[in-house]
Amino acid sequence: MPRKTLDTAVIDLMQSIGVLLRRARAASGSHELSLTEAFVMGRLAKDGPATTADLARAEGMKPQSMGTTIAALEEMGMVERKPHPTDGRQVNIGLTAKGAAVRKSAKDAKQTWLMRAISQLEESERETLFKAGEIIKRLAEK
Amino acid sequence: MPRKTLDTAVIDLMQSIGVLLRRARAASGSHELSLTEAFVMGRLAKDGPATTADLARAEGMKPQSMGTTIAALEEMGMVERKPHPTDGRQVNIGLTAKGAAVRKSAKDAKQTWLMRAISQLEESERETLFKAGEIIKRLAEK
DNA sequence: TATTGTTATACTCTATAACTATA
DNA sequence: TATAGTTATAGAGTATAACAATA
Repeated sequence: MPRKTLDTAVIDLMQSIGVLLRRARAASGSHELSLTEAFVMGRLAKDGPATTADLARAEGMKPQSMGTTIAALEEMGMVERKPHPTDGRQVNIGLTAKGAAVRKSAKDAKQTWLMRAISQLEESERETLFKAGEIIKRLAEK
Repeated sequence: MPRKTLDTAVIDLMQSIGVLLRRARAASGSHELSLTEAFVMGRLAKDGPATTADLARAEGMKPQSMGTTIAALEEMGMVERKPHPTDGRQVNIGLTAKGAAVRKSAKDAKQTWLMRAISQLEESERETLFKAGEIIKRLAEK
């Protein structure tokens, strides 16, 4: 396959992703989690408590913006803040029981919408997306 | 590969994409095109003039939102509106000479940022992204 | 009655700037 | 002096609602 075609294809990929993200957002009602909120909860569930700065770095956001996200999740009762045992500046963010339950029950409409779409794919297509995810992750981290 | 792992992987993909989009946006200065604007110009360059409604449907947006995008591009001198020859309601959106030139010269910083990132990939990785693009496009169109 | 488009308004997400507190 | 966090403000992008014009 010629290189130029592939370059254009990746631009097309970004455009398709834009459409997909808009659809996913539209599918989630106002009472649901945003993509960033879902990410934060997923990370907390997987790796345990983290600081605002940690989460911001992981998601490529400014700490102030992540602070806003955390505040929204806290107001929903999904996460709680606990002071760091030794460093008085830091605050550990952790999932509440409710947050863990919501995370487990997969009530996130956005994930449900995605899961529904994904369930229609063939195994080989999922694997392609899996590989693409690793590539994009590497790109995003640079 | 187990199915559960792949499902999780696709969620990870979406998260990585979120980070990538934020980086791409941050890389483009305020004088540059947004992703949606770049998409619109790409489509106009490829398929010729289109109506606001056409473009909105293609991008999964509301016509009013696309109207705002078109207005921004028009103010930049990238596109121009021409009345439809027979249907008085419709307005054809087409690239101006300036718009076509900007499109050709690849001065879009976002594309440049992406191109720089993409250029570091191996050929097989580009091909994976190409395939993923087709899969995601299909998902987004459903 | 349905479709195209515009204008006005509001909401979501993230950024920048300025500040406090702790190391 | 550097790091963690908060609060206030602003901007981009898109949505909803209400409207006018045309089919």
